Amino acid sequence: MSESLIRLEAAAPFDFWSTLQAHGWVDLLPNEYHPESQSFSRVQQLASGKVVQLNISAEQGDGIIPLNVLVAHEGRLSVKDRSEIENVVCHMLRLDEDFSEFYRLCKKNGMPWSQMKPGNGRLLRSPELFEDMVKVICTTNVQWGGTKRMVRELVEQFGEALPGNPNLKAFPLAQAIADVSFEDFQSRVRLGYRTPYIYQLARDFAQGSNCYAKFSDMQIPTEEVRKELLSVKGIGNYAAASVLMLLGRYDEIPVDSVFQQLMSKKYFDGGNFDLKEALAIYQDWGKWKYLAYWFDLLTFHQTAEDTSNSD
DNA sequence: CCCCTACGCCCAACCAGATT
DNA sequence: AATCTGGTTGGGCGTAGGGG
Repeated sequence: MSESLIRLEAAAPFDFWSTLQAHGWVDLLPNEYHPESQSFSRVQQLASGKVVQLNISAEQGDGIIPLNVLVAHEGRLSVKDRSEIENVVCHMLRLDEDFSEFYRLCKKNGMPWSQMKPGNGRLLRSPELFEDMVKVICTTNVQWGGTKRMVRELVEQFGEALPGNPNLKAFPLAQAIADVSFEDFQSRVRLGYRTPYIYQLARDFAQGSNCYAKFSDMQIPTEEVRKELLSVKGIGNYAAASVLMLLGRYDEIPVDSVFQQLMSKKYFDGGNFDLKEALAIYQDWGKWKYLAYWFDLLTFHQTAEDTSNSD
């Protein structure tokens, strides 16, 4: 194994650490979270088939924030490999996304959003839509521990291993799942009722029918993408909103148990509430509803922690 | 179109009985 | 009495699909 360093730059405002911590994705394999070194790593299978390990960290900076991507690999990295890795990191960390309009709204809307640090707002995502869709389906009808287990089993069973380290694997290619029979897939990964959904999704992606490729085209209206997502078995309102967020479309709020709890505790005095009333709270945020809700949630938990610590 | 309910799955908690 | 094993129950969770 040899190591290569790839340097990238993130334009301010950018906050590496908050991008990783803002939601649970960093805890799902093949992502690995290293709080002690303020970095995260990930085994990644490149288009060439080569499996590498990326170790990503950020330096301090006022304007441009330098990012270091330490790549562990076999043989040599081609120019193509290097540029693919740059794209992967750029996509995961959303380096190309522009949040300035969201920041302006935050300043205007008072607490708690006005206290948001510059660079907040990015939520880690996967290099490929397939991985994000599978992971979102694995968050439905289950608690977080179950999600982690299902993703771990998928990676262990169908991911390509890093050369010389059979324990470190990449996220499965859709093709790797589509290559086995349904019965085989079902027996190797315990996904419950999700088994046929994820199997079908893998086959669709493997076929490259490209009905999903257009989702990243921001010219296409979000509502259209949403309808397409809802037609996928296993994806309902909550999952569609989550996938849309991962696609960089923040129009929809994922109504799940986390949302219900926040609404009840923060806005409805701990009691029951009407869903429409709750959603109306974020109505003014337009295409930034998801982020407005999400940072409402994060700051609510933070202040709850602070008050319990000071007791 | 929206609302409602049943569903399917896993896991934690609980319990009974058996074994040290 | 303490620990282990196997079995059962209840809670948690969005989705699918049917009905209004």
